[in-house]
Amino acid sequence: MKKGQNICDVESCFLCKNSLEEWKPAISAHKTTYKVKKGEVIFKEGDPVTGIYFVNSGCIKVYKKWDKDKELIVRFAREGSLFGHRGLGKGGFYPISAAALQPTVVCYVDIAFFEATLKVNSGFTYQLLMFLTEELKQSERKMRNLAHMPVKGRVAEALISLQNQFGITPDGFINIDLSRQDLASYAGATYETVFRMMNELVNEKLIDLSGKSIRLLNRDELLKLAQDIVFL
Amino acid sequence: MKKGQNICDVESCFLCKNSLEEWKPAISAHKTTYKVKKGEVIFKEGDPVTGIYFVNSGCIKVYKKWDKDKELIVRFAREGSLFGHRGLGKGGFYPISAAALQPTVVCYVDIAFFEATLKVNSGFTYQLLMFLTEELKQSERKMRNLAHMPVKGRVAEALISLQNQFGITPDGFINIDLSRQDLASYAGATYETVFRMMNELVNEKLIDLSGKSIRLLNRDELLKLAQDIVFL
DNA sequence: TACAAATTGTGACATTTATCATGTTATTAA
DNA sequence: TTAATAACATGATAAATGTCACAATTTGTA
Repeated sequence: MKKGQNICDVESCFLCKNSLEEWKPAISAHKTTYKVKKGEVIFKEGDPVTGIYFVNSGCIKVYKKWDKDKELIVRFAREGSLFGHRGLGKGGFYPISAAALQPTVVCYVDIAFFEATLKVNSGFTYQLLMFLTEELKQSERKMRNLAHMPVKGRVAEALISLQNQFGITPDGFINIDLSRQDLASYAGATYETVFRMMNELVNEKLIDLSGKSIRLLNRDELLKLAQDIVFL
Repeated sequence: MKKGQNICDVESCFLCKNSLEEWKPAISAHKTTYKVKKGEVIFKEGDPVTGIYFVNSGCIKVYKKWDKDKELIVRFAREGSLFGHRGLGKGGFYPISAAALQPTVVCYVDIAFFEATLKVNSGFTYQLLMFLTEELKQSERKMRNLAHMPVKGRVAEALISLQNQFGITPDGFINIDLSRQDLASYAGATYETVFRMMNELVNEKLIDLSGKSIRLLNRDELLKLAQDIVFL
């Protein structure tokens, strides 16, 4: 989607910039880069933690399962994003699953080396700390929304959040190819309910659909639905 | 409730042990200790971040508001726990509120000093990172539960979680004095619904009530309701 | 290409959960 | 102590959301 060059690798990842300069050679020696197909699961909840991943190109979803055919998408990781870091700390098992939404190239650093890096490179640790703080804020915001905000508002927020994360194509559609089921899992509701809410949003001229592509027509009204002005 | 002595202060806080030894004098010079009354709000969502807090004695709830008379309790902080650290990072505003559930003594370290400490003391930063990772895991677990688990299961899980956090009195009741409204806010449902679920649990002999005290009679069955064996 | 499988669209219906109303019982403050 | 206020209890009802069933369409693949 971008200009065909790797704008992100572990070494150039936004998180690591400035912090891993002197670490580059060591990282390169410890990383493994490989491709995953669309739909392929990289690791599952309960799998023993083996390493931390970076998205080189493509996109993956981080999710938690419920009941075999229900899930909640916790976040997406795009080019330049870290994932699998929830495997840090106690337990030794990933608490979430990760699967590719597109053909994706990931790069992998084994956990022992990653933790060793953290212990030594305090600038990096500090940046990771800030990153986790932001994730925690997002997560708790979403928690409250799941508890109290109606599905329509959650769909509105999910759409805005997707646009913020993935941007838009030249003709104004959100620049990600997501199944309706995944959209529902991201909003934390069933496919059918989300489908109805999308219809309502279309009737209210807040969004516009073309195939599975979605275009936001009235961001302000959508934000009002999400009842929160200060956000992302 | 404990034996009348301060078993935790910033200097002896579980988080800081081993990491802040050499930092003690500086911390002492920068901390302020004060009392808050039951029900008193320490800071609110949207307040500018001024510092990080530790619970010296007592208990506080960390929550997010919705709609003036609804809220979701995100976590509790007891003796020895840190709170207000969601104020770290971008924004400069607390994303959550904190209020005392009991007469509580908190101790406060201003944010600039705290951040300076983080930048210098990498052992402490590392431990805080691990702490945040655990919080994130908890948070995402709860997120999924709010999205998919029925209220009854959430109540069951909330009760088990409370018992794990606060322990039991000699006669077996969960050692915290929480209003039913707060319990509902913790489970992420309305007072009335939680009330009904509690009645069901009583009828099923899974719990036992005495005033506002709650005793778990069948932890295993409650865990089954929460449909997750691997947990806290 | 052609078939199977997955995804999407849509209505009818069931269930869960929230809302409202109202009475009762504690707690707090004067 | 008493009045006032907040917390608790509980049923009736409404609204939101999920479940089920099934057709249409798209996608992946043999």
